[in-house]
Amino acid sequence: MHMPTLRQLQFFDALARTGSFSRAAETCHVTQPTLSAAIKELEALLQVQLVEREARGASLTHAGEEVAARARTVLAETQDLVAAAHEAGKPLSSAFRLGAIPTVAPYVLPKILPKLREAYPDLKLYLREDMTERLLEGVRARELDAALIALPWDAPGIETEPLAEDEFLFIAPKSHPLAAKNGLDPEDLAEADVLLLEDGHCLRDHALSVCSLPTRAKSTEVSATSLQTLVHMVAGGLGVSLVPRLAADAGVTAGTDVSLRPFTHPLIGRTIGLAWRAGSPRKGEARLIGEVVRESLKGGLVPV
Amino acid sequence: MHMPTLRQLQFFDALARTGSFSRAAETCHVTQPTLSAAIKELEALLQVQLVEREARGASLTHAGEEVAARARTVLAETQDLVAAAHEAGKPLSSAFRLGAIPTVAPYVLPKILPKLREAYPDLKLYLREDMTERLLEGVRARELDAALIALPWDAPGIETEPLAEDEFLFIAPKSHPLAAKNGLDPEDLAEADVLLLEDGHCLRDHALSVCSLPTRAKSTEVSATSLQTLVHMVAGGLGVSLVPRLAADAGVTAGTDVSLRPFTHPLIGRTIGLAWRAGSPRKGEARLIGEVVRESLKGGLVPV
DNA sequence: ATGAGGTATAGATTATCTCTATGCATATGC
DNA sequence: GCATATGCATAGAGATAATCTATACCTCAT
Repeated sequence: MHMPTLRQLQFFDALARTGSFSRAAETCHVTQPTLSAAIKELEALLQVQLVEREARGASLTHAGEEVAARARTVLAETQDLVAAAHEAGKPLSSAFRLGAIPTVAPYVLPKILPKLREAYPDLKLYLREDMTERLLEGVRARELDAALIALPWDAPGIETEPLAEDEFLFIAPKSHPLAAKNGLDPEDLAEADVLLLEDGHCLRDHALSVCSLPTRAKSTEVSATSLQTLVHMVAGGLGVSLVPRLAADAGVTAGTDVSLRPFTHPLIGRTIGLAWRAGSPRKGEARLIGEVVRESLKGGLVPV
Repeated sequence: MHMPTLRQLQFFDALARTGSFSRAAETCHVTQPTLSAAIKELEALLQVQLVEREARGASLTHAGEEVAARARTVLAETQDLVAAAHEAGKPLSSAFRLGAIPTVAPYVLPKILPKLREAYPDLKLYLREDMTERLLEGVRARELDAALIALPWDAPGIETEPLAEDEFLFIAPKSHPLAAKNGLDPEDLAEADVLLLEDGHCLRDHALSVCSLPTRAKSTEVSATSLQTLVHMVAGGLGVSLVPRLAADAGVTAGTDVSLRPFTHPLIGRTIGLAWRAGSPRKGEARLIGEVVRESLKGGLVPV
């Protein structure tokens, strides 16, 4: 059976995206006649007209749309093949794009980067800090190879692996009544002024669920943009809050005069985990990175 | 990003299947050095060793297995792309492989073939008669583009469309008591000697469910290999049976001296439908064929 | 040892891909 | 209304890469 060339499909994909022979040729780094000829040949091979040549550029026919969509998946899967081969050959020896949520990134990345550098000297790690939803969008869109997030997080087409339990600690001004109370319980928070992170941070939702309150009930007026800010606000006497042990151990309260105390029991907190696209060719490499993270967090956090 | 060639993937797929450079070269209709060079280049591109060159042929490395699997899906989807383009351009203008179950094929195909020939003169229709399960296996394996079966039939990865309701008629020797009974009801069959088709025919299961009896309870000693045989057995006085209207209208009882009567109510029967692989590029063409079948059956059967 | 089966290498040939240069059609500006 | 700009097609030359034949090399079996 006669088959098109991947090159032809690449050209046609570019043509479909740009809607112009010349611009498509540019993005493919070939001249316009080259691309024109290739498309013509593709049409001859498929025995269908794929594009309408118009005065100003080109538009796809119905068949063209169909072929363009299929071409995209073929190209994507070929890239996956290359990535998978590379992973199988020598894992973590090229570019890897890792995302992390803001309440994890500053406290985990400094720990793992040296270890990764040592274990995988050829690894070029690109980092992106963003909130869970946007990270997972990136993962799905193949812009990220994996993401450090808080589990559980249900998302179709995403696979996850838990790495460590991250306990929530209570934080309050030294003068606050709860700072001295014996046997600290989550229910004690019901009465207090609980400060939260901005909307979109999953830690905000976790904190709210700990307080057993609806999402918008608490302190909507003030919310912090980062854990560091949150600590400063607590230190300034604006209220109390929760801080994950991960951040506390990393010294997020250093230099401030706040009381930091664990809850008695049960252990309340979140699960730090790694997420990747289901069927990703770099799943194995993601797990390797997860292993390094797990190892790095072993000191303070409870591994899973 | 650098990509392999589809040709290279084809070569590698052949190598993976045959386990030999020379035999792979043969199946690809190139010489062995050509294929060897292509594989070498592919390995260089992916920066992984894909095959272990052994004294007697070659075996895949772990990376090779991974790449081979992915190469197969890429190649399959590229073929789908070609088929889809072809369908979009001029539907039913090349080879189409249609399956049909034995209790449908002889009565439907003669009706639709002339119509198809007229409507789609370029169509080259390849036919295969087999039982449902094997047909659907073929559909899944891309050996068949569609299959005429009796619905409902649950199968993962298969999509179906109902075409017509095919009522069951009662058939008995003229002398049989039930041949003259007023108001024929399925329950009347409980007392009778019901003849069935061989195991594997879905019509056998349908008939049994009409009789409201467990699969093996009835006449296990004798079973017919075809509807024609079944009719002859009934004519010979071996028992009674059910015949779909489709076959009756086509004259399956012609030349035999049997009584053929409808049941009073409710209408009992089966649904004739078309099945194709989910995501098949030829889904549209399958539907076109389904339309012809529906049209052809309009006379006697109840269209859906 | 020697031959058979199977893969790698070398060099020549051929096919193809890509480029530059140019022509043609259609819309835009003066 | 004519000139001009934009965008695609075509032609021919040159560079590249694919494929072939011929042959060397290796391993196993007899």
